[in-house]
Amino acid sequence: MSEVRVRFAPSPTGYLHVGGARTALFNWLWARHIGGKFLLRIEDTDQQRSTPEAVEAILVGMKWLGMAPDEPIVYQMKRHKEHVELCYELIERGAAYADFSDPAVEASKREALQAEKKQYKFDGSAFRDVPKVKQLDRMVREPGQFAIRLRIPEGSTEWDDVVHSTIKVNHSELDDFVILRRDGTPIYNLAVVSDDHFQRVNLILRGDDHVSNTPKQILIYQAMNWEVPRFGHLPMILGPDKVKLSKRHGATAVGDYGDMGLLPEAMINFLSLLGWSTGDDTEVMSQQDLIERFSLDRIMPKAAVFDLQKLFWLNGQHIGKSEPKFLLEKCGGLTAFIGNDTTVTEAKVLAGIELWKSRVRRLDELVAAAKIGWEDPVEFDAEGVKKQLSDPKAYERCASLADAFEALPEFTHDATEAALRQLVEAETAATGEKVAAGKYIHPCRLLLTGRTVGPGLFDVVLDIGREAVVRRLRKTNIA
RNA sequence: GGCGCAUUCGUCUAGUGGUCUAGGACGUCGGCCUCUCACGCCGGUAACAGGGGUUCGAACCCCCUAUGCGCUACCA
Repeated sequence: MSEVRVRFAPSPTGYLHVGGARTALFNWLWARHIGGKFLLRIEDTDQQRSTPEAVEAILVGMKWLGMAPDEPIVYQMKRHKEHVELCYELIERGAAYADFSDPAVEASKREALQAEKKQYKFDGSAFRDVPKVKQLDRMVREPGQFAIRLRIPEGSTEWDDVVHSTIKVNHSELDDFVILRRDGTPIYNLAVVSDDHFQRVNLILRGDDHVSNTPKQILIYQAMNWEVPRFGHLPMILGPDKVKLSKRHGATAVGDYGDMGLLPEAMINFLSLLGWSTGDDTEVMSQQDLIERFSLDRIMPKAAVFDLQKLFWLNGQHIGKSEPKFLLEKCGGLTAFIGNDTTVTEAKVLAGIELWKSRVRRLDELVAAAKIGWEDPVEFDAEGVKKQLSDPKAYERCASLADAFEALPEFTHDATEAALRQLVEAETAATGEKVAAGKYIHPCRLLLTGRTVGPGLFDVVLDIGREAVVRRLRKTNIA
């Protein structure tokens, strides 16, 4: 079997959305898995809606996800000439014909029929069987007065869909559809076939919405005697309300998820699980795992709902498993953490990341948390303040803790903990009442971090360092 | 309307005639761990769209119905 060549062919009318990204991903994963080629084609023939900005947005989105095409990008618009030539070749072969009927008349016929819920089919009997030379002759005499239509033969077309099973369509359901408009521009179904053949694509994985285009395209391949590629139609991605995912569901551009603190690794992992599974219980997978395990025969034909909760859970899993250095980079590098403060070392930042990475689900949370290591908190959890610091004694305890820490010969995890426990015992002895360690620990954490939750206190203490710890603990009023 | 596609816990899914009193994951609930939270661990909750067949036996095969979606353009 020859090399597998797959492609992603978005039309640049907006950013790279989640559905498109999933389609691209499945193509890319398969190419990587099987050792084939992943191609990219920009279908920019719709001049009204296509923009260079959108092309850029798609490229940026794909780069973020880590998918790069293996060959130069093909821009469909640049192949306009070939598309037109293909239409004429089709006439040459008797597989297409020139239609001189009035499009306005046809349109009104169609609308009338549709109004009564009846099926409209173009009747090409007046042009279908005109001898080729006569057609060509009239085309020359009446330029701009005709469209070219594909002649649909009798019978039916079927293909063995990679995702579904065999799909069969009777040609009686099909029109002699237009492949070249009166204005000389080719129609989508024609351009796609021309380009896919040009790029030697032999497996087309695309959205479900193209199922009904497939027989038309196969007919063109066959008319040209070209090898028909394999097709696989991926199900849609839905919003929580089970309607096709769209802008009103919130973020649908992959870039939005980067802004939301998502690791591209997590996004890829999550997208891969929408309509595909390993078959065992493996869910958290690296890019490399996915490439190794991806398979066509395990793609599901059923539409899947995009579940943000699971996406963020997966993100947390990936963050927790990642090396601090990797996370540092993914968060936007050192400046994302320290800004212009050059007194903070990279080692310090990495330590902060290590300390917090298992308890965040988003990168922006990680950045904010790690900063606690070198920035005094300015905001304090309101609930926590109410609970832990309403008792004036809490401040006293923290101050005595500061004194004790300051006096410590060695500022270590165990030494600081011992010092705290000692104070607890001392207070217990002095008052005759059992004092819980939490009476020290909780206010202390709050003063140090501004938060009520976080890593073990003495790990935090060590991360912040003696000088800052003492300073923060001596705050007497944070309200 | 026609044609096509789909239908297992709230969600993602495993399941290809007996191993299914239907498994896993997210969520949720309870518990353990613990200075808190997270991680981790243990446990609970919750599904084969409906109806007919075929078969000794059906989530799995066939038919019908329902529901949802897509297409039905000289859009892509």
